[in-house]
Amino acid sequence: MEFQKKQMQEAALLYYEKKHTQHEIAQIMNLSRQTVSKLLNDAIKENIVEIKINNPEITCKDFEQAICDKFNVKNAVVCGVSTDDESLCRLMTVKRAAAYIKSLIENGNKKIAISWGRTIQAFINEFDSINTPDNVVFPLFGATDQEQAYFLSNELARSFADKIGAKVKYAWFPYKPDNIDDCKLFKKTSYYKKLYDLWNDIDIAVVGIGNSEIIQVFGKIFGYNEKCMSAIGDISAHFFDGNGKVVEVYENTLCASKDNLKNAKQTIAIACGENKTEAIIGALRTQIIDTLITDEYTAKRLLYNNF
Amino acid sequence: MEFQKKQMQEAALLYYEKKHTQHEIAQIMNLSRQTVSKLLNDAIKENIVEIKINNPEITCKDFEQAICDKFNVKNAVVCGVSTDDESLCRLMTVKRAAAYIKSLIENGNKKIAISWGRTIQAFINEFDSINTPDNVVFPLFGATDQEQAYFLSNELARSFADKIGAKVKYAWFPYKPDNIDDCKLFKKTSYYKKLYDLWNDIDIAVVGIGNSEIIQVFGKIFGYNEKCMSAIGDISAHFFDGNGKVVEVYENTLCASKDNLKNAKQTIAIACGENKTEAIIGALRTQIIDTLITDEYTAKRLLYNNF
DNA sequence: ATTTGTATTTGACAAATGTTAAACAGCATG
DNA sequence: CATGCTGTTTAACATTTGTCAAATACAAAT
Repeated sequence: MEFQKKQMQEAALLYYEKKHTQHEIAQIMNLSRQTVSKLLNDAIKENIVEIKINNPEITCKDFEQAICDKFNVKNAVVCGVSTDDESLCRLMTVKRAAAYIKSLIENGNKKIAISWGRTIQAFINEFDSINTPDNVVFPLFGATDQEQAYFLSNELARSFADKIGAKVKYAWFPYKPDNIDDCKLFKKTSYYKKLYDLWNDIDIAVVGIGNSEIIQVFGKIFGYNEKCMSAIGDISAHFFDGNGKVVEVYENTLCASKDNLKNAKQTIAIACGENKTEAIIGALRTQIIDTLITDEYTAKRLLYNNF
Repeated sequence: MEFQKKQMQEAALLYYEKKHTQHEIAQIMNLSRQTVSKLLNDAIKENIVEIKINNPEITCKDFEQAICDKFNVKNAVVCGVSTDDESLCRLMTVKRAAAYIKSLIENGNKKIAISWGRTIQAFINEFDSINTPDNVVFPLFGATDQEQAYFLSNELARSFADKIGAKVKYAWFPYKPDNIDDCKLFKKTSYYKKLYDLWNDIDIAVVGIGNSEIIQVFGKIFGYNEKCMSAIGDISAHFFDGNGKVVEVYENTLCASKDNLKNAKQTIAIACGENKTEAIIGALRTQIIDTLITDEYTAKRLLYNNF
């Protein structure tokens, strides 16, 4: 073990610093080339070699200002990207979001609410670990029967809490109980009350913005009704139409209300992508969000497409 | 420029973090593969990507103790190496020496004397830059007509001073003036006096150990005499025989005396390699050195070969 | 001494990366 | 509008690195 680490370090030194080829290193160290290759890989796994990428944070200040003005939103973070590839834009955006939110919570005693979705999942995934035992993380709604990891609110809250070394409070109740009676019973549990109290006192809510696909997903599980027709997107299971009017599609749900979100000290939405444009505009019009984090191509669409 | 950095960062992210191939990145970013390759190289040059190698310092404590005991020397640093390749041993040794000496001088107000030789040059080369404006660096002897960079004492002192962000005091006089009169004249100059004072008050002297080859080098320049016969090595131009008895081969030289070195608060020798074994043993026997930095293979030879 | 399991080397091949030269595009300048 | 300048792409090729399977070496256990 000790000896192996010595070898990894030496190989890494000769490879990365002295720019020798693996073949040369094999000769120097009297090993086969394949072993050198393995040592170099292991050196990274063992953290003997660390490859760090410095994020020059490239921000489009003019777009940020324009978004704040056009949509009457407090803050906007528009992340510069060199090309409009969707996956790359998403990656850069969630990384920027991670950096932004890290700065908000890193010496904090904050109550942090997490919604769901692929963007939020990616955001958590890209968050660099920190240790802030005084923060608390919790989901914004009860559980659903979705199998995709990015819809499991408790799991997302847990994984974010894990990243920031914080406590987590789970929502041990369903988003939508089968009937009103069950709903009332759940509301009497201490589990619900704990979350209810937290929802009424959120410091930072981190939410994604769903587009019309979400309505299909919800419809399949909880049924369709006429209100679904007008909805074009959601923020944390609160649906809205193109004008930003909130239409509560379902009743008797166990989740943070739209007022909980409005009353949160800061509600941050992370969203980007062509197919989110309309939904993001609707979401901004609801005035639930006070900070939007997106990429420059999405920003351009928000500003110059007509809806 | 700004845009290029954005590209470098993105390419680096996709390459090092997301493990995409350069070909895939080219497709994502809509560039040719060659451009991606260039971006990745530039990212390293521009310090957007930093590759750091953590030195797990592997030390052979038992050898260190044995060397202290056998040669009556205060400190020994024996650097573990996985194989006995000479160039690798030298590299690891000078790196360890750099780390050791860094810790001695980094918040210091120290007068640091530097000798010459390939080992010292490599040591300086591997030293990670720091900024310690209160340190002073100076050579241990006047200039010679050698053309090799590693024999230019002033240049070595300058480059080390540069690495540590310290002041440098040059020796603007020859190691061995052509005749006694010149020698006396040089001794009267303020340049000499400045160095003379420094030599009498050295905090840390960093020296190499020369083997018999050095006697040839000196002989060719300054002539041979019967004293050369007994010399088997040198410390900073002070020759010694196999028993560690100092034999001053040349007179009227302008350099720190052996007593200057003995009176230094700490005299550190860096030396390793098969062909240095005998010289190192002689050097230790002179009792001029109080710290020896070497590798485990050399240490083994010092301890178990008979001379 | 034999067996067994693990790790390394060898050799062959596939994939990725580096390198070069020629062709081409974009752009400022005269 | 032509002219050079700069940087990129294309295409071909060399080098380096990754990967796999079989052979070998070696150590621990029986």
